[in-house]
Amino acid sequence: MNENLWSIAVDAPLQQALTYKSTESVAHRGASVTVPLGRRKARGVVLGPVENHQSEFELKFIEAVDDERPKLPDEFMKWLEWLASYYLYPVGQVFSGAFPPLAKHSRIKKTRQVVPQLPFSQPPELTDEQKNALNQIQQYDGFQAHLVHGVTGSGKTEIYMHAIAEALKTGKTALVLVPEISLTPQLVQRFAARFPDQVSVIHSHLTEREKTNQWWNVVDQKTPILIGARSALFCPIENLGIVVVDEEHEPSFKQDEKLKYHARDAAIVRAKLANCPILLGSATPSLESWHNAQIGKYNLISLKSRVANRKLPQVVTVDLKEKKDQAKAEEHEIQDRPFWLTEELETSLVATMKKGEQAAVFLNRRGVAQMAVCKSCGHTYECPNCAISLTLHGASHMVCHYCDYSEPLTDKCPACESSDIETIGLGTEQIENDLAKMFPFKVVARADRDEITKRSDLEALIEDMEKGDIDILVGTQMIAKGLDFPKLTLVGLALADIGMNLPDFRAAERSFQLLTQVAGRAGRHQEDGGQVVIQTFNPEHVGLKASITADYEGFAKLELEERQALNYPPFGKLALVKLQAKSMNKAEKLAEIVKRRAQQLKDKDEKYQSIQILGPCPAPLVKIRNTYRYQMLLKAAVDGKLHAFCFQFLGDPKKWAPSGTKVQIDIDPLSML
DNA sequence: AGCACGCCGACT
DNA sequence: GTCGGCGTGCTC
Repeated sequence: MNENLWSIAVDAPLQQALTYKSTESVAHRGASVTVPLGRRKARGVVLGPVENHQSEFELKFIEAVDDERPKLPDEFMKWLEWLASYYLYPVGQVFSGAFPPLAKHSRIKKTRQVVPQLPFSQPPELTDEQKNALNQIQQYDGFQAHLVHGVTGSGKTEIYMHAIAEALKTGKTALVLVPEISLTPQLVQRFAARFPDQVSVIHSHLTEREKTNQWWNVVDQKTPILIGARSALFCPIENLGIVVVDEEHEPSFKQDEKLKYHARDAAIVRAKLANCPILLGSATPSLESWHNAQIGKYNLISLKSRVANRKLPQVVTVDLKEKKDQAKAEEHEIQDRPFWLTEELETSLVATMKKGEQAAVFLNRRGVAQMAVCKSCGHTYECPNCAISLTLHGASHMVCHYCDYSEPLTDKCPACESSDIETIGLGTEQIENDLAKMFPFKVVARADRDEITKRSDLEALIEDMEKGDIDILVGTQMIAKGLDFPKLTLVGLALADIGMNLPDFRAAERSFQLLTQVAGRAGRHQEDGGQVVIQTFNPEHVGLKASITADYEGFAKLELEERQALNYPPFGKLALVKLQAKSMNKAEKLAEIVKRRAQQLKDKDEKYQSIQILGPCPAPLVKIRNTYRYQMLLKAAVDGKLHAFCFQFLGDPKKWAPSGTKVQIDIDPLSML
């Protein structure tokens, strides 16, 4: 009897692949199989043959080879294997992400059209800059990353489409990644009209059936182009000829749960394995990508001019500190203006409304008020599950923004029964209410996570804005991304400070990107450009100042110097060890164990000398959903063996972490909060 | 992730 | 008595 042994990535949270026997020679690398696991069956993918296996386990037989699932291409499997080892995530669970949620439908049923069928639309004449960009891309052979740096409206999408057309000409396929929020029908339509019947789309708002059908469209090679959010990377598209990552700086490309991968970084590895070019596009590149372009690792393509000579908006900052002092000095008694609104923004709003144009006011915080406080005893309304104050929504609805717990805001303080309860802080809901009162004959709409939950909500809002049915749009930053409204001429930022001073080394970069993006919304199609009014307590903030003068390079230079001095990315590598337990006590104990393990490994091995172990200390939000969180940050130079250290230090947490605790690792964390 | 085992509370 | 809640442990 000829028994072969196979290494199989089984869909279970196991650090390693498992070994199974097979008598027949039907098993092969890339094949999907069903195997017995414990007292049940599990699915898995064959990684390859095992030469000599020794363990205490009695090996079991592969139960069946699953012919329904296509054999995964070798190059794609290498990418999945890289993901599992780089992000230290169970290999079987990485592999299970490479398949659609449902079985393939043999009978074709009528479903909603995911990609519209449109007649071919002729591409516009390219500008010299665009032609030059395409020439540059074509000068390289095989893998090469290109950073396409261009302001909004500089015609990046046109470059993508031409580069894709070139790849298609040679019989290759294309993968386009965009942030979920900018994957709007408009964007899909643009591609569908340029490449009729050649586009599939995958994103998280499709139904399971739609996702499955789109996945098979790609795998069966019915369409050579796949556009999608980060999860589209997991579609085993073959014969890849080009990868595009639009808005490459977007933090949403990093998945912050389960497999904590960065879609941009993973896409670069995908392109490398496919030996094809990758275009990274942004008006405000991440400092990582910018640095890579500076040191010549990426080819930098700069687009300086705006298409059709669209002008940059005129930007005004209003110093709220001065305003506050002034108000005090003059002892303003009654103001009919809401407390958050300055004279400058009010004047602009009135003028814009008079002209019949559209305005938008952004604030990066939902709700009516940030918190409620009893003025007599100081009692605050806190979430019982999370160590955080509740936010007021509507007239009396107190909500937790982390776990959605809610309770009514009572007339009397629950602690001292005083009725002197004050609400503090500002949210989008308050702005909406105030503006609706100020402009009773105008339509004020709000766009934040409370209002926009479904994809259809966003689409309806976009349509209303385009038709001009909305006069003033109030929203959080979700609406500032990737949207383009022709009649929007005024953008106000109620309080630019939120986020500027977060205890995160990327705070300045984030602020710069957000402010640039928000400002870019105004007057994109107007002859005379639009107007932007930024209200802030911090007019000197580097990110803010640089965004006003649109000085990306100046900002990047300053910020990179700072990063280098502190050994932060892109000059250093980071890994965040996340610890969880159901009581503070257990979390503290776990933190001690973890600290000791890390320290011991560092002391033991010379090559880990330069690794810095910071913490562990309680996470900025210690308690969320009734779990207590600690974290430990590991920092090293780029070649400081951080990855090997993490792998060794972590081992199999199940073997050493006390029961009832959880240890996770986030390689290249984007947020420390 | 599943799925079983096992140890406690509340119920026909 | 035993039904079922979910904490704990294991899977080639």
